[in-house]
Parts: sequence; structure tokens; C-alpha cells
Amino acid sequence: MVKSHDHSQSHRRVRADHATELAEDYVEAIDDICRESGSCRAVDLARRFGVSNVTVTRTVSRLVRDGYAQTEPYGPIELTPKGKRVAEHARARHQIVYRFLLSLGVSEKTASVDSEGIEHHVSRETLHAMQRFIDHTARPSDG
Amino acid sequence: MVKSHDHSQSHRRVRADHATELAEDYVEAIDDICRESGSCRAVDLARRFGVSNVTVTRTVSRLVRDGYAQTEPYGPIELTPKGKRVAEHARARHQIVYRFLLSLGVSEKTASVDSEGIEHHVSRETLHAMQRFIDHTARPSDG
DNA sequence: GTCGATGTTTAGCCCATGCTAAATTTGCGG
DNA sequence: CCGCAAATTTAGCATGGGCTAAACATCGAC
Ligand SMILES: [Mn+2]
Ligand SMILES: [Mn+2]
Ligand SMILES: [Mn+2]
Ligand SMILES: [Mn+2]
Repeated sequence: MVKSHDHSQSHRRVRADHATELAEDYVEAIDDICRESGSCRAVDLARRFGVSNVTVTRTVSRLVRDGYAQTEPYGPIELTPKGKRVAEHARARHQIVYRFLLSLGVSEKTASVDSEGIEHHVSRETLHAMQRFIDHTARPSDG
Repeated sequence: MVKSHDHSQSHRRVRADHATELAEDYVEAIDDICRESGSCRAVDLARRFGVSNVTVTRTVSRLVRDGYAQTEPYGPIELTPKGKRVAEHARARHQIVYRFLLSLGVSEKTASVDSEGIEHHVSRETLHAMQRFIDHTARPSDG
């Protein structure tokens, strides 16, 4: 049983996770797209997230407001140093969760989809446990 | 790498998960509190979630609107049959995620906090993998 | 039976995140 | 150089989910 804990602490954490989630996913995506194609446009993010270009524009404006990205009118979207750091961190964490799910035995498709949500709720402690599991499971006798 | 393409499917799934998340947590909490103390009041939920009583009232009104709960003015909050079904399902899933994290080796506190967010992003396939892991880990002399 | 503490509701506010429609800008092919 | 297509921006809308303040209802102590 989830014994008589202070549930409110857990729910506060979940709300905090959600408050930073979209920023993390966006900077990760911006970094990905810049690597793949040299620069990132709003239309690229709209396709990536499956939302309208207007939604992207406004989300990016929050990233700019919060110091994660910068843009010029009608120009590409670029990350600030702060944005790049967050992107690196988010990517590393996402990778661990993804590979952990694969190690657990789920399909690539499912690992890809589930990790997109799970990654934001994994504490340091759990992330380390996942990393240990990956290391432990990665047998040399694997193809 | 988080294999190529169609990230949009993953993000749509995450958005869908979040759209049902609060309802799931509320019906689970209402069910819990009813079991513990016989009936559930707004003030109990406010304490549980760490939000104001007004936020609870409005969230519960959405639950009523969507057929998960019913209330009378100044009365307790009760689940409909539909609400009870969702609560059972949410509790079972939450339990598996919680016990899975314990099996992975994280502390009770961390398992409690992390499972509160993770539970909503776990697909059927991943849930089954977690259950298998629990079962496999539970026996002391594994094969 | 009254009263005050406690709980609930109402009114009004905020921000994030989704949308469509329309205006504007850019950049390219001809 | 021009005009069109694609991209971006602006305007306006919706819902969810958080808040405080203040009005209102309920209920147990006295
Ligand atoms: Mn994500
Ligand atoms: Mn989430
Ligand atoms: Mn739950
Ligand atoms: Mn939850």
C-alpha cells in the first residue's frame, strides 16, 4: 500500500514537473532539429509536437521570456546557453528512461511513447536505479 | 537513440494522459478517503492534494459534469459507478508502478512520489512488463 | 435556541496551452 | 522585378487548473 504518506508532497512534485515539462521537451526538440537540419523553424516544431504553428510561436515566446531561447522576427529559433544546458540534461535523462524501458523488455515503439511522459517524473534516485538496471542487463553476450 | 520520426504521436499521447490525469487522481483519492473515514468532503481533498478548497470544488464539479461523481449542496462527495470503476483501475495501476519502483530498489518515499506522476504515462505493455518484473523479483531464489 | 467555528459556494482574478481566421512577411521561381 | 506560396504573426476564442476574498450554510457547544 502507498501507506499513510503526505500525499500532498507527491502532488506538488507532479505539478512542478508539469510546469517545466513543455520547456524541457521544446529545448530538446529545438536542439535535435538544429543538429539534424542546421536550424529550427516554428513549422518544424509544429510538426514534431503535432500542434498548430500558433501554439508553437506562443510556447517559444515563453521560452524566450524565460531565457531558454532567442529569435528574431521571421527568423529561426535558437537556444541560449541556458537552453542548451537544459536540452543536454533533458536528452540524457530521456535516453536513460528510453533505454531502461527497452531493457525491461518493451517494444521500441512503446518505449518511445511511454518515455516521453515518464521522463519528467523520474527523480534522481529513480534515474540512478534505472541506469544501474540498464548496466546490469546489458550482457556482453548480446548481439 | 529515440529512433526517428513521428514524435508527434508520443506527444499526443502525453497530452491525452494529462487530460485524464487529475480525474484519475481525484476518483482514487475520493475512494481512498471514503474507505478511510466513511465519507469524503472537499476539505479532505484539499488537504490531500495541497490545493485550495476552491480548486477542489471546481475540479469536483468537472468530475460531476463528466459523470464520475455526484454531490448535493454542502454534502459529501460520492463516486458514481463509472467513477468507482475508474478509481479501481487507477488504484491497481498505481500500485503496480509503486511496487515496481520498490522492486527496482528505490526508497519508499521516492517510489511514492515518483509513482504519482509516472502512473499516468504507463501503457498496457509497460504495465505488464512492470508486473512481470515484480513477480520475478519477489521470489528470493530466482532462476 | 443562539453563536461561532468550520466548511462550502460564489465572484473574480491569473497563467498555460490548445485552436481558427486573417493579416503580414519572406523568399523563390519565372 | 513580381507575384505567389509558405511561413510567421496577430487577434480572438476556449478550457483546465491554480489563487484570494467574501458571502453563505451547517452543526456542535453552550
Ligand atoms: Mn517529454
Ligand atoms: Mn505527466
Ligand atoms: Mn494515483
Ligand atoms: Mn497520479
